[in-house]
Formats: sequence, structure tokens, C-alpha cells
Amino acid sequence: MPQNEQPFTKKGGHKRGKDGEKRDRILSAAISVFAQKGFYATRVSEIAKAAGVADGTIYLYFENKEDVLISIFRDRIGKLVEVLKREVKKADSVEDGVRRIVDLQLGLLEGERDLAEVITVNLRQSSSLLKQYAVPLFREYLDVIAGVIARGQESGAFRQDLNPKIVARALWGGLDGIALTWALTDADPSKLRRAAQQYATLFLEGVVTRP
Amino acid sequence: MPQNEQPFTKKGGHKRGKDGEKRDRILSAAISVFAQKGFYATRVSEIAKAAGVADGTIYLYFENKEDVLISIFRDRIGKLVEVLKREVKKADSVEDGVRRIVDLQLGLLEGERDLAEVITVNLRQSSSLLKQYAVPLFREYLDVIAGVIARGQESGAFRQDLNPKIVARALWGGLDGIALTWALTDADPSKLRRAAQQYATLFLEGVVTRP
Amino acid sequence: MPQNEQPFTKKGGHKRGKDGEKRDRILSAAISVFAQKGFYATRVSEIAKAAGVADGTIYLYFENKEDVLISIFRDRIGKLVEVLKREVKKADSVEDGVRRIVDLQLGLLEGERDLAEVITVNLRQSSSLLKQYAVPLFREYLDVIAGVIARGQESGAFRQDLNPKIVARALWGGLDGIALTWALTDADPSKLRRAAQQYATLFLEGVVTRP
Amino acid sequence: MPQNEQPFTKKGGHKRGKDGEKRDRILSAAISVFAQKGFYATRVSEIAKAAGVADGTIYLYFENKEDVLISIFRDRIGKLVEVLKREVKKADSVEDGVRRIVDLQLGLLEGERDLAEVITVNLRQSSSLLKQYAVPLFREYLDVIAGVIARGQESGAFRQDLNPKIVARALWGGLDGIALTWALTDADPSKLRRAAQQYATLFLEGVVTRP
DNA sequence: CATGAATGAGCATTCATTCAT
DNA sequence: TATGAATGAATGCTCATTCAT
Repeated sequence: MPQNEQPFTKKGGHKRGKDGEKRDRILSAAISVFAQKGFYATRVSEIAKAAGVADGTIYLYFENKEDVLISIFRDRIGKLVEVLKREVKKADSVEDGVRRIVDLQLGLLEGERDLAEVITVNLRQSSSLLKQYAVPLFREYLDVIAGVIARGQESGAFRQDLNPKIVARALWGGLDGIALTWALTDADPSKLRRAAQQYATLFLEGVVTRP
Repeated sequence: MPQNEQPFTKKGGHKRGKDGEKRDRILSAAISVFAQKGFYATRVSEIAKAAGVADGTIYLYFENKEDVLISIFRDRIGKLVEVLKREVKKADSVEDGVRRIVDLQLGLLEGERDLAEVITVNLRQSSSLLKQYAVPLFREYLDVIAGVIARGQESGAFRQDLNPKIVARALWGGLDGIALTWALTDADPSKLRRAAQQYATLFLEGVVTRP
Repeated sequence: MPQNEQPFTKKGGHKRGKDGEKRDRILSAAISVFAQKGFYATRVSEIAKAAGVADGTIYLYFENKEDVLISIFRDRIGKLVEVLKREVKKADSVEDGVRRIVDLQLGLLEGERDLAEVITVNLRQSSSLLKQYAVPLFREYLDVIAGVIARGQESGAFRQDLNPKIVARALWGGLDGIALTWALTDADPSKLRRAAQQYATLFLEGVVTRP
Repeated sequence: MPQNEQPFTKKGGHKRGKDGEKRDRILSAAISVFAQKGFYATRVSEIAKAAGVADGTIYLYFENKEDVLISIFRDRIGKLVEVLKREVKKADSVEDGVRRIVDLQLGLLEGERDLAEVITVNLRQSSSLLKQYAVPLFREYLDVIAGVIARGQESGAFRQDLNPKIVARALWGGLDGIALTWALTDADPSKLRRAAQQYATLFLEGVVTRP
């Protein structure tokens, strides 16, 4: 995750490297603290402490506390969307694509649980300013999902009487609902994986028994 | 519910009485303001103003600001669960039961959009104290849904390879996801109702085309 | 201490009896609560509760919270001064008079410990308004003591190179100092009485051994 | 006590440092304001203004308002005890020791009248928390006095039928009583000094004429 | 007279942000 | 750049006092 793939740019440009490193440390710390305590309950000094910098230093890299949160969305969700796109491309079929989406999103809870929590939890605490930034990013994420659905509809694999956007939201929401209850009751990872499998089946085939 | 010893004085005077009329006004005002600005950004004085009472009056009915939020959950979700149970009982079939759940939950967004927003949004802002109160109520709500699923499985109407609790969470989550995006993009009610129909179908039959 | 010596004035004048009774109840309650918690930490509602009346009732008998405290001084210290005067008159000698003063003041801690505490403690919390009322009453009390000293000086029993007022303050202060430490460490009454005896001796004969 | 690594920069800049300069300014300001208005009537903002700092700055050095008061006791009474011990050691005789105690305690009223008022007045306003801190310090002060008395008894200079602790309390109380009335009636310093002399004589020799 | 629900001014405390070093 | 002491605006909550009943 860090950037050890730029072995000489250290002082070449305008104070990169060290800069980006500290900025990143602040963001990572913020993700961790926001996840634990929520945006409002988090003190700027707590982020600073977790990042190992002085309080004032945060203001060298971010406008203010809210900007830290927004930056998390901007920096990290962008990457998530990339991963999602890549993963979806690897799929053999649209059904496989859906299963990959499910696995990826719920798998995120294990790999980067804090980030997942920040995205899930803090998306809803947002002031209007935050909405302004978070919603477009969120929409892009949903659009990737909706794209898979639409492709399935075109190929005839998926039923065509459903709006792909609604289906995408439902898919995301269902995953989020499972994740939320899982997070609130801190169950073990194996249960989450099992839930993921069942959810994919449910989503694909429905709850009604096939004739 | 109290005061049956004054069958007509109802409109006589304002009767400073602790009969809950003022408490209710505060709760309603709080729902409205919390929905607009979120729990943390809401000032107690704003609730007071919206309720048409003095700041201090709020503390005659509630411990503190958080208690107002908790009380919303306690008072209102309890009623929601009642309505849900009643509605589910009226259903001819489990499939109808599912459709009623979908309609009810999304219908709530129209009738009491603010309440829905508070429940949806603030469930996740919670301090641990709030979780303590909100989670059990939420669980009860989910249990009613899970009960419908389980009954469907017993009757053979629903597939039996899925855990009813997971299915319940997925159902709720999908509805919540649709509601969230609808709320964030202030779409019109008719779209929401159409989404509800489609979602019910999706949930029941799955996204994959039937052979 | 109550007024059972007016067997028929009950409804004769203008609402006496009942009135005075309630006013007295409030004062007694206030003495008790002030003694326990101090003037500032005492809530008017606590006085009301202790007196068994409604909060608002207190304002029918007193201007405000401070007036309750002032009234305690006015009503109760006045009586104390009377008792002091009476006691002093009974004395055979000025030496006996001093011993009676000592016994009376420290004895007060047992009989009306709360009142003593209010006088001792709250005299010093006073706003300037309170000082205005308390100081004159206090001075009257000191004057009685100073009178005894002066009489002793006139009769030749007491040395004449000391200002009676200073001696009076010293006598009162020494008693107060003993009372304070006794109160702070809640020792038993017998110790207090022994201390009283020793103090009287000290005051009369000094700490230096007689040749 | 820290900063021995900058032997002359003392007046260089204001050195935001936590070197106690600001802490001291706050304490001094608090002594002054507490003395004038009492602990409860004093606003934190008043202390801040008097100290020439922002309100929030006070909370960088003290837990809360009460901690400011406690710190006054802790910081200043400790020093008083030191001075008292030193002064007592210088005494030629126990009688001289007593006279020094008297002079010192009443002399304090001139040099640091505000501090004396705070100690005298606020010792009695205390919440239990404050008592917890103030009482032990007070006791130490009394113990020094009691030590002088005890030494006088051992040497035969003082009568042995009196408990040294009681005598110590009486001595302190008498001084406090004189101080209180002097403070309440803002007499002039010369009178206080005369009172001190008379009080020492009274304490040593008693009020009764010697045969 | 008595009540106690309602009031709202007042205050301790917090914490995001700044800026001298 | 980095620091962290200092700032002071902002706000939750208390409680003496009022007044309609």
C-alpha cells in the first residue's frame, strides 16, 4: 500500500515523497479513528496523535476536519471503483460478475474494515457539503454495478423488467445491510463469507422456490 | 392516553399538564430537525424553537439531547413494529407478506419521511449508548421479517437453503439502499413506488431469467 | 422553640398560625440543607422538598433564595443573642460568664448543629448584601461577649491592658476554630465538651505556667 | 523548575512554554477574584480576563474551576507551612515562637490579603472534594503550631493540663476570628498589628489578672 | 394561598483553528 | 515545514424565578 515504487523522486520534484507520506499517514489515521468514533466524535487532536504529527500539521495538508473526511472519499473510493472495475472485467459471466461484486464488497470488511466502516457510516453523517462530494463518487460505484446488470439484461441472462439502477441500489443496499448487522454484532469472518454466498444466490435466483 | 377524567375540557386551556402533548411536540420537532441537519449538527435550541417551547423545557421531558434521539427510536420504532406485525398478519401468502413489508417500509418514506431519515441516518451515528437502545429495537424489526421468511420456508414457498436472518437483513438492506439513494437525490414519490414493486419482484424471483 | 404559647391567635389576626408554621418549616428545612450542602450548592427545589412544599411556595414567604439565608440569620441569631444574654446574666462571676459563653457556643453544635454550621460556614460565603445583614447581627453577638469582658475589667477580675472587643473576637474565634476542626473531623461530642473546658481555662489563665 | 537550558533568554520572547509563568498568572488572578467575589460567584471568564488569557487557556493548566481553587491551596499553603516552620525555628523561646506565629498569620493579611481571604473564606465553601485536599494541608499547618505548644509543655514553659492540639486550634481560631472581623470591617493595618500583640499576650497569659 | 410546569438567562467547558517560534 | 500553546466562539445544560390554574 505505501509507495516504495518510486525510488528516486524523493526530492526531485517539489517536496513529494515525504509530503505524500505524511498526508497518507494522516488519512490512514483518520480512517482508523473515524471508524471507531465517527466523524463528529473524533477530535482533530486524536487524528494527529494517531498519525504521529502535531495538531497544526494536519492543517498543512487539509483545509479543515471535514476536508479530511472528503479526502478519504476522494482518494480511497476512487481506488475502490478501480478495483471493482478490474474485478468485474475478470468475470466469465454476469452471474460471476455479481458474485465478484458481492465478494469484493463484503471482503472489503475484512481487508479494510475501517475504510468500509467510514464509507458506510459516515456517508450518512454528511453535511450538505459532504454530500456534494460523496454522492458523485458513490454514484460512480453504483454505475459499475448497474453496468453489470445492464450487460446481463442485454445478453438475456438477466430479466429485463427491472431497472438496472434500482437493481444496483438494491444489490448494494442488501450488502450494506448485511455488513451493518455484521459490524454491529461483530460476528466472525466465516459467517460473513457464508452470508455473502447466500446473498449472491438470493440476489440471483430470488427467495421463491423454483418450480 | 391518560386524562380520561376530563372528557371535554380538551380544548379548554392549555393545561400545562405533563400529559405528553408537549413531549410529543418536542419529539416531532426533533425528528424534523434531526432529519434536516443530523444529530450532531442539531442544536438543542433549534429543537426547542421548532417545538415552540423554551430550551429548558426539553430537559423536563428528556435527560439530554441524546435521550431525545433514543426516545424517537423507542417511541416510534415500537409503533412501526406493531404496524409491521399487523400488516404481515393480513397477508394471504408469504409472497404477499414480503410485498407488504416492502410497501410499508418504503411507504414510510412518504408518510413520515423525516422519521425514516432519522432512523436510517442516525442509526449509524450512534454512540455506544445509542446502539444499546437502537440495536435491540432494530433487531425486533428484523425478527418480524425473518419470521415471514421462515414461515415461507416451512410452507415450502421459499427456498430452504438460505438463513432467514440473512435474508431478512438483505431485504431490509436493499430497501434501505433504495431509500437512501432516493432520499439523497430527492426523487419523486411515484418513482419510489415503482422501485418498490420492482424490488419486491427482484427479491422474490431473483435477477436471473427463469428458464 | 416552636410557638405553642399562643393558644388562640390561630385564625384571629390575618392568617397567622398556619402561615408562620409554613414559613418556619421552610426555614428549618433550609437550615438543614444549607448545613449539608452549603448555600450555593443548595437548590431551591431541595429546600422545597425538605419542607414539603412546592417550589413556588417559597417565594410566597421569601424574596428569593438569598432572602431565605438572611432570614435564618435574622430569625435565629436574634434568639441566640437572647439566650446568650440570659445565660450571661445567670453567671455568678465574670469567669463563670466566660465559661457559660464557651459552653453555650460549643453546646450549640450538639443541640442545633445544623444552625451552627450554617452560621459558621455561610457567614463567609456571603455576597455583600448578605454581609450587610449578617455582620450587624454578628456584631451584636460579639458585643455581648465584649460586655462580659469589659465588666470583668471594671471589677478588676480581668486584666485591663487588652481591648475588650479584640478579646471578644479572639474568644469567639477560638471557639469557632475548635468547632470547625471538630466538625470537619466529626469527632464525638464528649471530646468537644472536654475541649470546651480546656479552652475556657486557656482563655482565662493563658498557656504560660503560673509562677 | 525546568528550563535550565536557556539561562538568559528569559525576557527574549514570550515563549508560549508551559514553564509555569502563565499558570502562575492564572493562580494569582484567581486568588484576587476569588477573594473579591467568592468561589461560586466568580466566573471563569473573570479569572481569564484578570489573568490576561483566553478562557480556554485556563483549561490547559487546570482541570476545571474547582481545580483552580484546590491548586491555590496546594501551591500556596505548602509555602506558608514552610515559612511557618522556618519562622518557628528562629524563635529563642516557645513564647517567642507563639508570638512569631501570631505575627506571621496576621501579617499575612497585609502582605497577601487576598490569599488570606481565599484561605479563610473558601475553606468553608468546599465541596467534599475540596475538603479532601484542603483539610490535610490545614492539618499540617496546625501540627506545626501544636508542635510549638508541645515543646513548651516539655520544657515546662507551658502548662501541661491542656491538649496541644486543642490549644493549637484555639490559637489558630482566635487569629482567624480577629482576621475575619478585621477583614469584614476593613480596618487599618496598624489596628491589626496592635490586635496581634494583644492577642499574643492574651493567649500566653490569659485574661484573668495575675495575683 | 398553593402548585409545579414552564421559562430563559447564564455559565462552564470543549475543540477546531491559528500563528509565533 | 512542523509544532503545540493559545485562542475564543459556540453550545449543552442548570436552576432561580414566574404565573396560569
